[in-house]
Amino acid sequence: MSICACLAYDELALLDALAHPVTFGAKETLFVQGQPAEAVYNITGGTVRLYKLLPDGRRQIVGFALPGDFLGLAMRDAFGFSADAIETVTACAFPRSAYSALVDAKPHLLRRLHDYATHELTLAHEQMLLLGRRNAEERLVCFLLTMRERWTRLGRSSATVELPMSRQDIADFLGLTIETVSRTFSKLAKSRKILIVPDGVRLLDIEGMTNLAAA
Amino acid sequence: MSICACLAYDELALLDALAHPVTFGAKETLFVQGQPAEAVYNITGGTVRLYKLLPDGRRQIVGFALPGDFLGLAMRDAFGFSADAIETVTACAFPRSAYSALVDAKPHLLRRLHDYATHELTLAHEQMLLLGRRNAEERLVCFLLTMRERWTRLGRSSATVELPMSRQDIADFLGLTIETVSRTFSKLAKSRKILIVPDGVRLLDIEGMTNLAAA
DNA sequence: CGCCCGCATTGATCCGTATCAATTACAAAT
DNA sequence: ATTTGTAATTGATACGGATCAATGCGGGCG
Repeated sequence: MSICACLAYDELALLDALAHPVTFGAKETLFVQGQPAEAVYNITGGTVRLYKLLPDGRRQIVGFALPGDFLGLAMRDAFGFSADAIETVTACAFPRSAYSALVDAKPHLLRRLHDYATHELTLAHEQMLLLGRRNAEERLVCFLLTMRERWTRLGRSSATVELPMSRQDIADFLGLTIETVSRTFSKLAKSRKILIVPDGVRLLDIEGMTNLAAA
Repeated sequence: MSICACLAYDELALLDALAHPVTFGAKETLFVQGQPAEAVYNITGGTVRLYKLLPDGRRQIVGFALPGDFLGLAMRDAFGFSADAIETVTACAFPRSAYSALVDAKPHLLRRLHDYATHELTLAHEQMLLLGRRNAEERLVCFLLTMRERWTRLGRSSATVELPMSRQDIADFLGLTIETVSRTFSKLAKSRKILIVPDGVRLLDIEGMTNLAAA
């Protein structure tokens, strides 16, 4: 799904000319919901959490952005969610005006972005099913399998799934509390489906977990 | 958000040439999840429910499509969800190949479609927040206010909100059971926030409901 | 080395929604 | 008019996950 993969060399050069590299330290904010969207980001390193807040403090994480992911496509004027770095994050920032002009000038880049947005929408539908109809164990298993696939696609180890985000982040992504997430991790570990390791888990019974996720 | 609003007359004519009108009776299926996506639809009348199923029968409705809405954008090859008509539905169907060619030929139509997809993604994020973090009453109130706004935007009466879908459909959209939805309707009626009428509700305390939805 | 301090785990109890079970309300069919 | 079928409402109870509370664990720092 990489946007850049479809671009010719001269177009890549154009993109490079527009982009400027940025770095955010752990817990630093990339942007907050409602703020005018002045840039689009392509993550090149680290993990970002994307979330919406209710006035009373309830939080829903709508996604985690990993290297290769785009941020800031899904808004016209203002950001629809907040984003902050979980670990140190590097990214390419494109000023919105330049980005917009480039997109208008390069239809097949737009086509690529549209396909990307469409893919995101499909993932969002899957997450609605998870949040509306799955129980705690199914939610966590789906999450772990999805993260495994994403890291694999990025060429990282697949034996152990890295989890740079906190338990609280996972809870807010899955619509659960931190205690329920912790208990469910323990339950999966006790039934030998996973092994909890520092900063991640090792999946011991992928078939069993896949069945759980499907059913 | 109508796609067609941005098209010049000659382009509208092009679209017309590609489209053929179709009708679906109540409860008829437009397409099912996994089936190869051979067409794109623009709804012109009636209401469609879009949903995903788990193997054990649990259902999550990911959206209701009203007149003006597009279906079939969010997939490359196969439909990512199923769709069926709630009441009699009329639509324009575009063969996928012709649609694809037109999009490639008309960049600003593509731009429009991309904006539409992006808007859908924003709605999906809002729905994640609802499913992950809101209680039953908040969910129903949000739903009613959203439906009110959508009908209003379509130029229909705003005093009474039409609800063509069943209680079960509403439950499966909000991640609740039919009993909880029914009880919550009764609760809102008892507290004089709504008046339940045949095939819809009248909103009596929009301010109070808006506060509930915000908090 | 030992003391925090934030995060994670585990336990006990509570509560909101699910589940199970009638009952009611219509509308269509006979 | 009576039957039948489907959707909605209402009530009683159960249960999964939330909440409240305590303990454990590891890392940084004095």
